[in-house]
Amino acid sequence: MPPIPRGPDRRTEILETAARLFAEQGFHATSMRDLCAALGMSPGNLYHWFPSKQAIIAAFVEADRATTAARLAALSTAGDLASAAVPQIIGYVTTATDAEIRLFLEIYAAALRDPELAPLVRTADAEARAGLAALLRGAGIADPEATAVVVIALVDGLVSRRAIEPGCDLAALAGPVGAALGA
Amino acid sequence: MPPIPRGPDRRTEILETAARLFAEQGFHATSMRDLCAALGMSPGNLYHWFPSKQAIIAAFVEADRATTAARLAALSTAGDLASAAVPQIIGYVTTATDAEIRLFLEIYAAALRDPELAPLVRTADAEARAGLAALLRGAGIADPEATAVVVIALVDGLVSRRAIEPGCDLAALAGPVGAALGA
DNA sequence: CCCTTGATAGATCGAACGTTCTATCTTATT
DNA sequence: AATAAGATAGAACGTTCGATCTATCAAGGG
Repeated sequence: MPPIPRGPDRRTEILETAARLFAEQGFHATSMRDLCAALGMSPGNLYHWFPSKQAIIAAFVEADRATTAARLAALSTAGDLASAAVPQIIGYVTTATDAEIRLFLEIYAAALRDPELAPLVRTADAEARAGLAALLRGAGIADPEATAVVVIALVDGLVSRRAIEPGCDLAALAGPVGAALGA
Repeated sequence: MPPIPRGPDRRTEILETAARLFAEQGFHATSMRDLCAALGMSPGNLYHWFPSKQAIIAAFVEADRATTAARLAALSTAGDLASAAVPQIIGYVTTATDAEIRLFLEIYAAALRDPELAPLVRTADAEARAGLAALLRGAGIADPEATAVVVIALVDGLVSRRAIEPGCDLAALAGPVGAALGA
């Protein structure tokens, strides 16, 4: 019988190191050799755990999908949606590290170009949009689908803002963001 | 004496072809050889006109800066800012072709990674933000700087939306976008 | 005590990359 | 016609990439 897989899964370890390197240097600028070096691992071994570089990104997209679903779930248990949403949004775009922000952009730029990855991203996005729209409909907001798109656009735009201007103070935006969300 | 440069500048021709290829296939996926082939030009000649691939992107960033400045100028001559801004924004993100949208994202993702290009992008962004904030202040809007950031974030987010969901109908968002902008 | 099987190593592959080099061609001026 | 200089060509360079291949190592089960 095969040996029981050890504690901290090797795949998880690879994913975490890859996330760090991709965020620091960018996806294209990080070679599989760089990743091997950072892991103290041979290329043969790395390819034993992930069949391709693409597969590593796919794992990230899936992880992000799960995170977004959790965030929406947290929002759905909140009492007043509009007042809960603004801190949630600001909190999200503020708490994430610069490296995470860059990783997010890197991944989506790379994934949208890739014919195999793009469907994953689009599915995750459609899921998030539908989830948010359901929430908005429950809160009695008119045209929940369109509003969901605008809210998501605003969040994506704020993430881009962090990328363009890493030091910016997004907490100061709570006022206008709240106004934009009709809170 | 050097020969007079011919009609449609060779640099412009290169830039236009590069824009098309970068938008279609992505910046990283478009090699200088691809660009040469599309232009019917040798590598030696291409490098005669642009010293590097990076220099081609720099030219795009500069062009985008000029376009944004023109857009802001158009907005400043409009009567009521809030009512003029929504069609302008929707018009922008709707009129641009999918290829242009992708090119926009490609360029900024690539430029923000590049230590020589990033300052160009940040300067262009700061200029746009300042210009918009001045407009908003003139319109008597409270906290014009923060509002400018939110508006720009919304525009960037809508552009991202087009990239994620190419067929989406952004015109249908005029309502929520107007609401977000307090119009 | 082999024997199977997963984990690991490291050399290596072929392709593609951005760029450079040298040579030739074209054209305007003299 | 001679010249000078920009425009163009095309081969070649050195590097790096993602991926593969073969071989060895470690550990349980029989």
